[in-house]
Amino acid sequence: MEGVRKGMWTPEEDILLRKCIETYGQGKWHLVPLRAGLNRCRKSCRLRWLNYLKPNIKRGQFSNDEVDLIVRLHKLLGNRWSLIAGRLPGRTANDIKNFWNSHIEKRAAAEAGRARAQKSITRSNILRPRPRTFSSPRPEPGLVTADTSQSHDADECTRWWSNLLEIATDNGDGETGLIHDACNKQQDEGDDVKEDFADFSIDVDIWKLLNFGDDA
DNA sequence: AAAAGTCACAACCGCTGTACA
DNA sequence: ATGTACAGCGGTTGTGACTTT
Repeated sequence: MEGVRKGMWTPEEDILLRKCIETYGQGKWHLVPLRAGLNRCRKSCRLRWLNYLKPNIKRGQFSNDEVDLIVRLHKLLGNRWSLIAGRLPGRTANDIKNFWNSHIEKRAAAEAGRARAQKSITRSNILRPRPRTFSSPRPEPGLVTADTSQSHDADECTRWWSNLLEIATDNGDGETGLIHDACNKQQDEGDDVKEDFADFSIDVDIWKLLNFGDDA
């Protein structure tokens, strides 16, 4: 489209977009500018809805628990902001990404600097995200449907999670794995991590993997 | 009071994966 | 098998508010 509007959204545009989504529902983003009568590209509309207009979006400061969870999930998943956001109800991937870039990254860098002074980094203590190489269809953690007919995919997904947890657990310096950290911490606080992760819809028994099942 | 610097957030861009013809 | 359209994601940039000098 020639000459689509860019920049900040006006309240009028927000109203038009909201009305359009209320009428037609989410999806078919390429039709949204036309339906809403907005001179915006579909990406802009989608982003505006997902990051700002969507109901139940939580705004304001991140709580300590949320920060803690973000740090742990980032260690586990890397910059997979949408996956991390999926574990934080009401928070958007963009919010988390911005928060990470402006707060946590700096803190992490400072801490890393201190840590570097204490011990050297070796190949074995670097936690790297694994490349996403799955057989088709890809069993994306957190997004895979609970279709038990796909036993092959389930196996592969299980292996994927096992790998991930292995990495996260064994960081080479004898520290407890972060998942166990999370469990222990939350159990101490009488909280229920399990509920936190309850909407993981994957076909592996993640609770077994995480040792929640047998009250580790 | 004003300029400069910093921060937080919103939005854009480019890329990848998927579905379908 | 290939090309195209679309959705979605992460990296990056822009902008306004706030703070410091």
